[in-house]
Amino acid sequence: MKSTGDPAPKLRLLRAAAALLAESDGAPVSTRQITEAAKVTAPTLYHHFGDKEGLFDAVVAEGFAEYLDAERSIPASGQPIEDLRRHWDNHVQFGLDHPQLYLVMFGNIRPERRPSTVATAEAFLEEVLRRAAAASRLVVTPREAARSILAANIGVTLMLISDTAEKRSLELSVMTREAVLSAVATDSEADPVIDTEGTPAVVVAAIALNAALQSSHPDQLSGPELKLFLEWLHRISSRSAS
Amino acid sequence: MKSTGDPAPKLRLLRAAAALLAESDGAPVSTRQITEAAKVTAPTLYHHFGDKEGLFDAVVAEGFAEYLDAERSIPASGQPIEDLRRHWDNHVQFGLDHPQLYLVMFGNIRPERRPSTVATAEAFLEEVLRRAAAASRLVVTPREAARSILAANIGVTLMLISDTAEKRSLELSVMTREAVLSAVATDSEADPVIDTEGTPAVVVAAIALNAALQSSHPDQLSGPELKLFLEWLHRISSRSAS
DNA sequence: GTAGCACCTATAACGCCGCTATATGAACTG
DNA sequence: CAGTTCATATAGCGGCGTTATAGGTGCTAC
Repeated sequence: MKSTGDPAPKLRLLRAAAALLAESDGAPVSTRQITEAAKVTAPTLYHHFGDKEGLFDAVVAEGFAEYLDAERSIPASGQPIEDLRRHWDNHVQFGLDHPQLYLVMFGNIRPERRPSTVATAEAFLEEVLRRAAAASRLVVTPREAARSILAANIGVTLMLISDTAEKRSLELSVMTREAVLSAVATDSEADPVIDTEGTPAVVVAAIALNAALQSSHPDQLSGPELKLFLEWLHRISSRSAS
Repeated sequence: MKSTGDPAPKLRLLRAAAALLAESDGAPVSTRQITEAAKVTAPTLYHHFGDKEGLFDAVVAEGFAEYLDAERSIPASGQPIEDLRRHWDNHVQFGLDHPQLYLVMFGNIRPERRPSTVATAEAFLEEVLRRAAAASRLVVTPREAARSILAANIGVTLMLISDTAEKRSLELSVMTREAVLSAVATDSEADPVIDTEGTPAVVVAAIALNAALQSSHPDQLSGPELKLFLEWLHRISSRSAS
């Protein structure tokens, strides 16, 4: 416990490992690369982390803390389903932001050395769903719902990561998200209470379009697209805050 | 091309690799283990397969042929949605029967050395969906539907594999399956095609909303969502065909 | 002081890995 | 039988994760 004396080596190892992992495009990262980048010799690594996997576990733990922070920064908005959407999107976004880290966290599924991250993410999601179960109506137990959502969420994220950047489209994510969510919870009961008083032009136009769409479905949008479009339209129309 | 003379070495390598991979519980399998089990020295392996990855590709190809055979043995029953269910279940079953092989085939996602299996599975599923699109009504393009279904299918299978055998429950699979399928295709007969009414109202409203959005961006939609929303809005506004 | 004692880091090496330069045999072809 | 081609083996390279051993460094006890 020296207050002054820890400029780095353990921390340098962590940083170096994280950086090399992020850069290396899926290629394995060797301990020698790491120790060299951290300007440290091999035993230092094993003294502090015991193992190569121990080091990577620490890296993952850091990334996972960031992930959970982002998750926790999504507050309960009063609309649980909407919260679930944001959590889903946050999950996907994290995967696309840190693909290599994500693959270590969620892609490397070995029964023996099970990363606790999956279980933790599952538990966290379950918690969100428990709130959803209280507020809105949940069709299954939070546990089952969490597993289903997380499985689909991971599957989608892995597929998006494996796509090249230009081919990548979030439509896959949005579509699958809506599919799973709508099956797990009753989407929304509340029809919009519309007061056209001091509402912005955007809201008015959105409501008008929504009304027009009731009588005529455009064929430019596919079913799920239309469904989602209508929902977004609904979201814009029912702006309650501020 | 000798008709008689191939009792084994190449084939023994394949069998040995497959066996060792299936037995080794996720632990890496070395070329030395394989060549020793096949009673062959190292260069033989590289002569026939070029690479360790080449050998495993061959193993995967064998497993994938088995997988595709099972897939193809599922005939068109006349009920396309029911067919899709069977394909989903077959996918999951294959993953649980050959977990290690499955992890190599679908879990190891590297952008560089992309396993062709995923693409092939996707294409195959797309073909099934194209039939579904003809018979029943599909609500999205077969391509999009295939990607969504496959992503969820892989995610579920990976999660089931990572579960211990006793904790494993197919409820997760069935639940997620129904969620994705019901969102992608109308289960029974479809809702009537509504193209009748006067469309201009929609177009006008869409243009108005688009204009309103230029000056004021709603905060109910996240960045990617808004982008997609605007694109769809544009699609609706510029209806020119038919 | 200095002796003892944790702690942290470095030197050097072990055994395993994927892989290959080179050589040898075996089988066809002329 | 000479020539060519294919298939296998000997022996070894460089890189990997890891560690036995030893050397500093700073703290506390006398």
